[in-house]
Amino acid sequence: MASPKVVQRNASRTRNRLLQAAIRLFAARGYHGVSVDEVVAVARVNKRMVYHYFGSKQELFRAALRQVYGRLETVEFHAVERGSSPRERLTRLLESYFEFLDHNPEFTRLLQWENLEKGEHIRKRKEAVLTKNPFLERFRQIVEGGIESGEFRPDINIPHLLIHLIGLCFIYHSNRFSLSQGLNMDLGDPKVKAQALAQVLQFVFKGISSPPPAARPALAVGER
Amino acid sequence: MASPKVVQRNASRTRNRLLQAAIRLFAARGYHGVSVDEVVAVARVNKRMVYHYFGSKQELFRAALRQVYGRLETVEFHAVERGSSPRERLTRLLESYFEFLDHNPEFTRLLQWENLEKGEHIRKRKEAVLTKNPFLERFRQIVEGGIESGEFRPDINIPHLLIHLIGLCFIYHSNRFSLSQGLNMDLGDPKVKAQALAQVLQFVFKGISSPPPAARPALAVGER
Amino acid sequence: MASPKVVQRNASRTRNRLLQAAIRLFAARGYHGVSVDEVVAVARVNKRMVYHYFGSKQELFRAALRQVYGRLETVEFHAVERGSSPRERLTRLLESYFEFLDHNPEFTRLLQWENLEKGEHIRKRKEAVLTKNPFLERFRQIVEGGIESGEFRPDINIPHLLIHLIGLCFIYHSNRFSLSQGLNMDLGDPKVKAQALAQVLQFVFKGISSPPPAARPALAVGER
Amino acid sequence: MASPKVVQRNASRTRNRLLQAAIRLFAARGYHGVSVDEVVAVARVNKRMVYHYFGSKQELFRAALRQVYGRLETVEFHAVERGSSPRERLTRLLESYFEFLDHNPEFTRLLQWENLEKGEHIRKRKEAVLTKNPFLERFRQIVEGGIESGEFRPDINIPHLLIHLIGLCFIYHSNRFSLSQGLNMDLGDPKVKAQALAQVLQFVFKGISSPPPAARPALAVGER
DNA sequence: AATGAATGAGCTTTCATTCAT
DNA sequence: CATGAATGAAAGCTCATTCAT
Repeated sequence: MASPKVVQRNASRTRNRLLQAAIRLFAARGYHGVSVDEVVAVARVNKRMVYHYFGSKQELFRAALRQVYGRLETVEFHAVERGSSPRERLTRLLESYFEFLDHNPEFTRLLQWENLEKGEHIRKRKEAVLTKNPFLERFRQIVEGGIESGEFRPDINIPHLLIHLIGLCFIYHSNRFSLSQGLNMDLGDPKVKAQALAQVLQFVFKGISSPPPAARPALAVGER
Repeated sequence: MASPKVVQRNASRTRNRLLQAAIRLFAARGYHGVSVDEVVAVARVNKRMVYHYFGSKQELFRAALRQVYGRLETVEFHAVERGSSPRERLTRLLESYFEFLDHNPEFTRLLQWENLEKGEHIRKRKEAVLTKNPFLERFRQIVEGGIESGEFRPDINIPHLLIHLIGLCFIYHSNRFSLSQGLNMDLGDPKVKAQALAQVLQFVFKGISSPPPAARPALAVGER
Repeated sequence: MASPKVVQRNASRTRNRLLQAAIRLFAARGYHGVSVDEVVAVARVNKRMVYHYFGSKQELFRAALRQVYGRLETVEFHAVERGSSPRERLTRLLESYFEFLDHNPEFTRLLQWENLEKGEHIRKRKEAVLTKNPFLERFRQIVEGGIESGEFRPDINIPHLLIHLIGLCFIYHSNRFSLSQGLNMDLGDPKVKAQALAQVLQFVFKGISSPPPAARPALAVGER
Repeated sequence: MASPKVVQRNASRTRNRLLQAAIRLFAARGYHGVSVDEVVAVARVNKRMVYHYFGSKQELFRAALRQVYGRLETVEFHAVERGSSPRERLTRLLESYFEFLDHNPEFTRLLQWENLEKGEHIRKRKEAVLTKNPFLERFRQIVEGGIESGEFRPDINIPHLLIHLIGLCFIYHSNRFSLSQGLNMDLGDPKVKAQALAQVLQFVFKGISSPPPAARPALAVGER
């Protein structure tokens, strides 16, 4: 017996198939590298449906972007909050982010396409994707907590630190191809990945931890 | 009667106009975002010339890539070599790299397009762009020198460190748009740029400098 | 439970909305210039309803044509019949026609689209729109009456005269755009319209009135 | 041996084939009734050439319009000028116009399509087609000459008279279909055409001739 | 009676490339 | 060396119509 749900399910299934195909293809080859015909071929849906549900190729792209960006918000932060110290919490936050990037290559790639096209697809709708970034707030809280507790250096420039962290995590995923080739390493290898994360964490905490009280003078910051 | 020189000059001028137009456009919009018609319109050259000089759109793209990548090799490293200590030399190397990225957005962008397209355009010709990267060798020498002299920590993983440095510098230029928007900062502002570089340097040297002798025992050296 | 009346009323309201939208749009842009989507958008009705009520776009067009052509029959001719002389009656008939064209641009336009498309939409159904033209019969009667009474010239070729009259009235409305532009006059201006009608009447009666028997300077122009 | 003309000839032949096909088809079915595919099929030319030579379908339409409108200017007026009296000259002018319309149905039809589409295609380029109308000036001269010589009534409103004449001639050609059907006449028959022209002339001169001074019954119409 | 989903053919236009000179 | 004409394939999108409910 056909419940009204069936209708809706069919409708949204078509829409969903299109969206998933779009995410896959746009992430792989960018906006200009994908044709609507390819999207509907992958989605196995009539071409007309793109215009029925999304209005245009551009809007389909934006919908794909939104969907993927939205995934950031679904990340579980319980582990982060359960950390017993700022250092531990920051470690878990970075682990979460690194892992998120690793498990969501579509996010990384779409974000890059979007950056290269200077936000052409997003800007129009003023959808501040990153301002809603849940990492941002948590990050700020953790770092400020660490500074208050004396665990982190008090002269940390928080926005720049955030950029550093993003850069340290992002570069592994965004430039994987040229780095692997240029350095003769396989950045896709899980062992290398684990090592990379460990290196990042070590590097970061050396950079932000307060110096040991006793021997501080040698560390003298700010010279030249 | 035109001397052969003139002809040659005209010929290479046509070729050059095409190349410059290609660099500009491909950097701005990527391979698929640019049509041959646009290139010849900007170069104000007959379309046939693309095929005469380069054979195909792909080859034109590769030529653009090569030309821009080659710019890395033209960077002057005298300043780097004249540094009186590993730390100073590394500082100057990073400054050079950061400045290079800043002055050559076309390099940054083409490298990203290339990464996103997974080296499709480069791979075929096995042109290992980054292996020729002059930074790489110099970097290794400097860091190894610093370790030997005891200035840098001996447990540094050199390839990962290099990735960190690249990430720290690259992220400012590659994700300028989304970071500016997400953090409400203007990363294009020269002051912010200078601050960014200073932060990166400070951050790096905290991460790689040897700990002060007093508190050293805990860190047990000796590997490598 | 809705009473049948309500249903019917809603039903015919939907049909009517479609018809009005179709008249408006087809008159404005012709059969090929209008899409079914546009019609249903203007009518704010589900697209399926076009096929429910009319069967096809063609039939919708024909229905629009019929509805608008039918307006000719609703014109009031009392004034015409009460005219006390053939000349007066013909004057009133032309006034009615001129005014009808002026108040029913959709009629004028649809008739023209139809003529240009060579009756493609009408021919199939052998709907002789103009043979039912109520003007035609009345016109014939009036002119024949005038000839019998000696008021009008006996050598009038009635069909050609009718064509003349139609041409004189029609051209103002059908070629308003190009005439206005070419003659630098605004044929939409009410004053110009009134003048036009007066000129037409004057012109017509000079053409069809019987010549003065010997010296009938009384032919005096301009009497009402 | 290949003269440079050959190249040009081939080029302009393609362009010309497109233009002729466009005139034929657009005149027959209007802008929206014709597809680019049809035009190139008739012209037996590659579709791309439309965009090479004209840029768009709209521009092709405009080019067709211009070409056909331009034909008015090629009409020979020697006969008109050789007329020995205003009446004779006006007769010949009307004959020329009537014949022109008859021999250039494409002109008549394109003018109508253009009027129906409210000059959408022409307005943008401010091409005052009708202001260059060579009939307009000649007409004015002839009528003014006739008024001066006392042959024509002095109270003639020249622009309105021109509209009348255009209407009288135009209606035969523009509404041929609906008139033929409504009046049960074949307006395409050469005999009917000749009769129509004669009727128009007779009608016009009755309308504009000066009345007999006192007793000029001779002017009397009597023909028949 | 009314709806929104779905369709395949066709629309105007652009693509990278080659031909003829 | 350089040009403009020419091409077939494919691009993004719209068409009138039908299906399933």
